[in-house]
Amino acid sequence: VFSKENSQTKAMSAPRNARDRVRDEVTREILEVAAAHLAEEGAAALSLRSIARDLGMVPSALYRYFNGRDALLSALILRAYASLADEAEKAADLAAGVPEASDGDRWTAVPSAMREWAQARPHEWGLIFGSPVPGYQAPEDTVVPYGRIATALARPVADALGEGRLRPSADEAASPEFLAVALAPVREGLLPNAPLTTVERVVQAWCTLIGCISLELFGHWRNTVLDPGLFFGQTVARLGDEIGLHR
Amino acid sequence: VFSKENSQTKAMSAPRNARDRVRDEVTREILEVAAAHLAEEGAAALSLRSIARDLGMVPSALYRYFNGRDALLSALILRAYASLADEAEKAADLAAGVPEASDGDRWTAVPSAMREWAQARPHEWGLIFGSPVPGYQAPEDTVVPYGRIATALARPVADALGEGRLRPSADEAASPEFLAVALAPVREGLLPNAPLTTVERVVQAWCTLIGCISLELFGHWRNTVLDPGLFFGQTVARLGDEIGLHR
DNA sequence: TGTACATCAGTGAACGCGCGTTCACTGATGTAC
DNA sequence: TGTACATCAGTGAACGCGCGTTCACTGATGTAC
Repeated sequence: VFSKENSQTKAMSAPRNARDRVRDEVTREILEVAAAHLAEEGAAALSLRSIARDLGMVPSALYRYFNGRDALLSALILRAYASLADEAEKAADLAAGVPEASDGDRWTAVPSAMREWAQARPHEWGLIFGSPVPGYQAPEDTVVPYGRIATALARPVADALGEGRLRPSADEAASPEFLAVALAPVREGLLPNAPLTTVERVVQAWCTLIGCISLELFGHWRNTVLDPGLFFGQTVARLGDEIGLHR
Repeated sequence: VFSKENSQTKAMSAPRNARDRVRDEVTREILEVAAAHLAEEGAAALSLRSIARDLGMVPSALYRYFNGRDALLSALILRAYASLADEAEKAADLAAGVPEASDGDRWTAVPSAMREWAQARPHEWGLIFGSPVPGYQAPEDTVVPYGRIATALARPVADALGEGRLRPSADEAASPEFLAVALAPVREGLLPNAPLTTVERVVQAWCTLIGCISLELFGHWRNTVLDPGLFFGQTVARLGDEIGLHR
């Protein structure tokens, strides 16, 4: 089960000879075609045969690259995570590099990037945040890219906090003690030394973001929110306010 | 395409003779078995043949009741909507009937009911709020139950507002004018005469709720939020605060 | 109340489909000496 | 540099599978007179 994946990752990391180089290229082509199918038909309709057809290969040839459909789908999930994480980090970096931007402006960057990414690839968003495809629950490897996204989002908050620019919240004591335990991983991983209410609000902002993007993407704004982009912007701005970032 | 569904709804509404009564019963049985399969295997794995097998019928017999797989799945989606809406309304009614409850307490009722409903039937939650099953986008009929859920959620807010108990928010002017247009349907439908910030906050609360429940349900709290129930409660309470409900 | 006909639930066989996966194979590319 | 062998990508045929859907049918239930 794992031998192919091992050789695959090995080949991916250090292509030495022509054979290995061509293998990487074909692997990439397969993933690209698969992603295209995913984008058009969704995960359920993904089939090895149709991918092989599009590549001008015979179905069984794909088994040189992936141990069957499950492995391919897992690779696609990982690819989606990595792509979103890249986009989030890029946006965070870019925002951090603008000296005249306020903390509030910087806060906006990652959510907007996430929304745009999602709109460009709704099915990949669904792969990450939609109902899990039965049998293909997220592999352990998604922990790292998931953390990258969260880190990128929290970065403006962490920076503002570290540099003493975070507006103290009025209700420091509003979070019960035991919440600290429940949110310890986030505090330690993303916002060291932050007040508990800040941690809490950031995680809540995460919920709001994911909910907002998903609701829009999955068609729930019909007859409800007439201008999704406007509403999203307003929501993100307010979240930044509530966290205590200066406009 | 629609003849069967017509006869179905007709029979459902007014069963006259024994034949019609038995038809309703079988229809219900089919839906129940289908829902059970859905709960165990997910929407993708739903098959007419396996449902028929469980019912001791021959696959083609199902066509007396539903025009094929698509129609069955649509019925299941509607059923899920209706069930969630029922639950939400029940919770709202119950909360409204407790005289000593605060507005904040009442506000908590529907979100908690939704979360419990979702946890009992993750796949049905996914049918409503997860990635749309390709080809089975929500029928027009989902508008009504969707509205019922929203109404139930907003009810404590509308009541508090109507009875002058809503704490006025500090930032009345924080919402731009054009947001009023984008949120007009909600304001008119759920919160007539409410300040725009209230409408805005309620819709945001909706995002947060859906996001929070989905993230928990779809397995994204691993290594992040160690006590999902606690966090959910805290989040809902804070949302009520921010809307301006008294504890 | 009894008969003649219409309606309709459910049967059983059959259709064609696309799927994932296996296997022995061919021929090209790489490696060791 | 040249030969002998190992590695590996891709072929082509075949497997068995469960699926949705159709169709002509049987027999029971309901309806009209």
